[in-house]
Amino acid sequence: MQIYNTLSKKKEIFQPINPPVVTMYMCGPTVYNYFHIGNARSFIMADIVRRYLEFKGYQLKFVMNLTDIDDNIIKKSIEENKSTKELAEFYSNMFFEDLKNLKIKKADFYPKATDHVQEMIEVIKKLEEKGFVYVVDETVFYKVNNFENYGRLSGKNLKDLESGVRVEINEDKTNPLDFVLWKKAKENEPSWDSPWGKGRPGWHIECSAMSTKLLGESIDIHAGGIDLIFPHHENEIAQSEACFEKKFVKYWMHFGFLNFQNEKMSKSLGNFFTARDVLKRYNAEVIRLFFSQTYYGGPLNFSDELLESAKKGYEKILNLAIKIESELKIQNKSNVIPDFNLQKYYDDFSSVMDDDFNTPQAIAIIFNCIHDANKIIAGNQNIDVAFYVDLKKFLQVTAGGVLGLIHFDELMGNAKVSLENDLIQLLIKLRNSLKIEKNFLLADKIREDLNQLGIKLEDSKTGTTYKIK
RNA sequence: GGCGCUGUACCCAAGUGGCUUAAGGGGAAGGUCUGCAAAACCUUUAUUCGUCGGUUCGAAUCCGACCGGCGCCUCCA
Repeated sequence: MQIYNTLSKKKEIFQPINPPVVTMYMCGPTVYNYFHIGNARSFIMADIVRRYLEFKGYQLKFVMNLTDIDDNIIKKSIEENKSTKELAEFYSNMFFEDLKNLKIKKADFYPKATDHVQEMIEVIKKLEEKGFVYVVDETVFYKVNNFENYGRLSGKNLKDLESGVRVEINEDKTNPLDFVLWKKAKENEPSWDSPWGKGRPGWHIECSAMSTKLLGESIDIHAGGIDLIFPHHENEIAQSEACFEKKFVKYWMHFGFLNFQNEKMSKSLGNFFTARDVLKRYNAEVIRLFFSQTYYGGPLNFSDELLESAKKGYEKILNLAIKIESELKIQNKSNVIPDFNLQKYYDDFSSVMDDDFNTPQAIAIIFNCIHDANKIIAGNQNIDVAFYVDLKKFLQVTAGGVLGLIHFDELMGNAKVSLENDLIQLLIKLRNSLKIEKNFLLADKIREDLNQLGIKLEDSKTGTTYKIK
């Protein structure tokens, strides 16, 4: 399989360092806020990458960090009159809740920056020994000029960068591009002891320290949003490779922005919707389908119209899934076993996903399969249950397991023992008697009233099914 | 100023030299089925890929110019 590598700006054959193990690190959130739907795009696409690699048989070691100390957290903790720890814990919990609701699989580790300060200090000490740092008033800076590959990831060279006017002027820096490894504590700020005095780590150092600790000095995949390429990931490379003298990351993956009205959705612009708000209106599967219909690396616009269209697409998958479940309940045995070669869809799915996770094509293949299956269902009566068993398996593995677009175990009416289900079944029976009596007026009223409650009845030759909107 | 991305039907979007006179989803129009709906099925909806040139036997795909849109260079997924 191939992965587009930001470092080479090319698709490269994927060869993990120690197969079948694959080490993957994803830059997680700074926990001072609910994350927005644009952040969710990165988390979901990384989740799909991870799931697909597992589908391919790799043993993933997947780490996502939590930045629980930084300027934003300190600022907000003062505003809200809480400790930084309290604040970070609250938003960490919210983060996990949102991930769960987006049906994102758990990482193997979620290291927190504040639990790894000692590891970070060790890295900085090594950098100091190797002559990559200078200290000004208890603040430690990384000397960018001493790292020869600086700028390679972002395709910049030091000269171009220096001519950039927007770099913050800091009199303590010898070069404006030098960045902070260790920051001297101000009054009343949370701080840790270090060889340079009381302070706290700079932003970039945590990823270098924690990824090394949990995954080793060289890892296979490092992922994050496209805006992290510079300076964050550039600086991570500078730190790690100067410190350990090994290639830090083999494949760099970056996720494109989610735009709103053609503009990057971002916290600073304020043009964002939190993932949890969007989840109130659209379920995880719809959101995941929406994201998967576009290549992960490019931009994507966010709007209700587009989500509505994804929702319709999701319902197409859902309708077939419901049909499958109802057939599996009936367990029809017959000699009508259609000639339906699912292997072709499996092969196509793998081959497009192998090509740098081409989820839009993968989805096209799933929809082709759904269409072909529906065609067979429409054209044959009395199909043997074996057909549905195989079809379910295909959808479960591809649309479900890899893309997270359908969850059979959560389908409504799936023999769930609940009062709600029993009541709906009762109304369906009642309505069917009315239909036999040709009392369509009342039958339609039941259907319409249930529809008002968000319960949609659908009649078919094999009976009446319902789904909840 | 530097670096980079992008422009495909009514909307979203894949395809990046011949398999494509261009996937898939949504929308729209007509039809089948149905008591009626819904779902599903069938048919139709880009000889064309921002514009203009060039390379090639052959281009949406390569090259050049031009015109739009966006991003990074500052915290951000």
